Amino acid sequence: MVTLKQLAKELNVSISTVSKALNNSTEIGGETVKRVKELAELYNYKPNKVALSLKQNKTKTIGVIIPNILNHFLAKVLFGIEREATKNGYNIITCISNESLDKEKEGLQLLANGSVDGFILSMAEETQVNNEIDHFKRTISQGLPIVMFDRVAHDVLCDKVIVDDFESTYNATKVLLAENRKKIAFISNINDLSVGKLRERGYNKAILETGTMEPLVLKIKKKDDHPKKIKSFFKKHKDLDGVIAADSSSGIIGLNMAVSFGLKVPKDISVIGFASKSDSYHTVPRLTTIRQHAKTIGAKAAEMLIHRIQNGTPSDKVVTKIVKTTLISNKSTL
Amino acid sequence: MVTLKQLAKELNVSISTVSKALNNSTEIGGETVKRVKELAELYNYKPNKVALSLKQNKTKTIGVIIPNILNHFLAKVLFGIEREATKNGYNIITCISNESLDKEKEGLQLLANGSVDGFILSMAEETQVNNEIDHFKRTISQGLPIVMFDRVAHDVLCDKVIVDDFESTYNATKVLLAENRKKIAFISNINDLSVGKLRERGYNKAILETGTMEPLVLKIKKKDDHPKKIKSFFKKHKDLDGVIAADSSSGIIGLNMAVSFGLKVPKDISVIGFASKSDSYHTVPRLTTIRQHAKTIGAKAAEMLIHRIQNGTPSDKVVTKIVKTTLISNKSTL
DNA sequence: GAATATATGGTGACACTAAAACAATTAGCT
DNA sequence: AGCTAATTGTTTTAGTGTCACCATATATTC
Repeated sequence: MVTLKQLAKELNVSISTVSKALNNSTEIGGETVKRVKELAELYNYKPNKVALSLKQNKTKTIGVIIPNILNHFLAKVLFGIEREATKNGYNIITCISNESLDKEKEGLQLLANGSVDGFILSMAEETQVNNEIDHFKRTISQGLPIVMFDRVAHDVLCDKVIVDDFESTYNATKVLLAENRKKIAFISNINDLSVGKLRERGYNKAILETGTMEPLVLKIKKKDDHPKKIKSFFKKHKDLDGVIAADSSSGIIGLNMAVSFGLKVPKDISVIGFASKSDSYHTVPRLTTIRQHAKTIGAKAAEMLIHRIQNGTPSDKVVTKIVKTTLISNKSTL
Repeated sequence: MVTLKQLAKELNVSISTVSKALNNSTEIGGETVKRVKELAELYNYKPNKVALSLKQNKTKTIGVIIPNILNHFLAKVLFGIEREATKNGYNIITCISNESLDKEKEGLQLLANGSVDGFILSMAEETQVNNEIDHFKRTISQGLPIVMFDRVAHDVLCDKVIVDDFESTYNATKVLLAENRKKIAFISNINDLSVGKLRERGYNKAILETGTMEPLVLKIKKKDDHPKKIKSFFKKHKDLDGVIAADSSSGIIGLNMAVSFGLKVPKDISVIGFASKSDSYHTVPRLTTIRQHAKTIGAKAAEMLIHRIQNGTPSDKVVTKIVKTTLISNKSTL
């Protein structure tokens, strides 16, 4: 790692001459610029990022706090964030809260010391359950902007990117009703999350609007044996002819379980689930899915944060962007 | 963000007094220490990370370059890296190469300017296909250590963490042979990768050792319609009674496809695939899997890198750690 | 009164750049 | 020609936040 100082010494000029020459300042003579650039090239000089950050008081780095990177949706959002960030010359530092409030706080604390220019995050489950939001407010009041996505706290004044959770399940349920399905269940593995609750409500509304049907909901807890729960649910409700799944695993397992029970999909039963394209390949026939456009969400969040960082938008002027889901009809619905 | 200077001004003492007081130096009087600490607490003072990095010439940050974050295995390794890094007070900056050589180079370049103390990476597919390794060598010679995992370049002198790819498929194939399977296929979606080739060789060896059987390999390309390819493969080989899958998607799709063809698993056909626990839930019956212990791989890689950073191990003294796979027998084998 | 604690302050260095200062050359004008 | 004014090329200075190192000042002890 060569520094300006070393170059300057070797060239017998001052440090700032080297600096200016490399920054194409017109103040420096053509001959000198050439000499400097040649030597810099030779030594593969790169301005030290840390020194620049210190001087300019910005790091060109975004802190991302994600509850769980093994969740395909969240990973995809991260992908979107990374891409947009890179496009704008930003790096991302990732903390994984692992759904824990303490780890989330810790990550926030640890990076709010000059390491990053702002945060993009989705709340940990524990944070949502306890409805703890002080640490977010504190960070914002320290001057570090936050953009929340998907699992957001409405009481925190910051930019947000969310999904039309309520409408998406409402509409999906309507689709199954239009297929003349008579017993439609809602299966969820994410009922402690804000988004999970919204999705359930969308389903409920559509069901109750029929005036004749009753909601039928299976809530699966994290520690449950997922396939086992779904299996016994199917056994209990043999006349099930429709499933709305709030998460990709419930959708995939649900569909595969139906097939293994000898049901014909979509003749005997239709299944719709939140899932990505690659997830939809994991069932035969392919799962009809509600796509959340995770990459778009990530890109949008990054875009909003970077915009705020660079424009110094006042912290009380916040925006909430809704990225609409799309229903992709595959082979698990009529 | 309060600085030492601001605290010093408010307390009417010098900057170094504040610094020392906060660092519990014995040189400073008890009363002063108390006053300083109280004010620091009040303002939630945190030493500026950037300034510290500059001074100490180390960032306590690891650069991670990952080909694809949507790959469950790679995401899990990242999880392991993050956890181990955090445990040791390191942050991680993530770059996603998206299997592209150029992006990999770019990420390496972009962070090799003082942003990180070292790298953990898995090679992009394009990098492996073109066998380009100069950029790694250059980074190492710049004094930044690299630890490679999974997809490694044996010609680069650096620490490595790999899996016993060859043995794992060899052994898995042996398991199916022991079940007296007569027509065992190998399905792979990763044949351009070093690990994919090793896995195929392990299978080949076991098959050829029978003296009677011939290898039967289905190679799927990235752009192919994955389920379609597998479907026509099954149609062509109706007498298939065993499958070894080199990647999780091939395993899951393969098993589900067999079920949809009316085959009884594992009575008529056995399937073994590289997959994680959560992946194995995506089939009915549950997929017998080769587990790669991704988190362990990540943790080990981080541990090795941090050790090297902190101990300044000479760059020609490198270690390769093999994390052995485990065969988890579920319901898709006898 | 000298030696020794005890407490605090000042300086420099990390790598970098913006701004100001300073030479040295050139141009313009009487 | 001889002066100032402008231009050009370069260096100096300052400042980003932090801490190790060395210096200084005061109080205490014998």
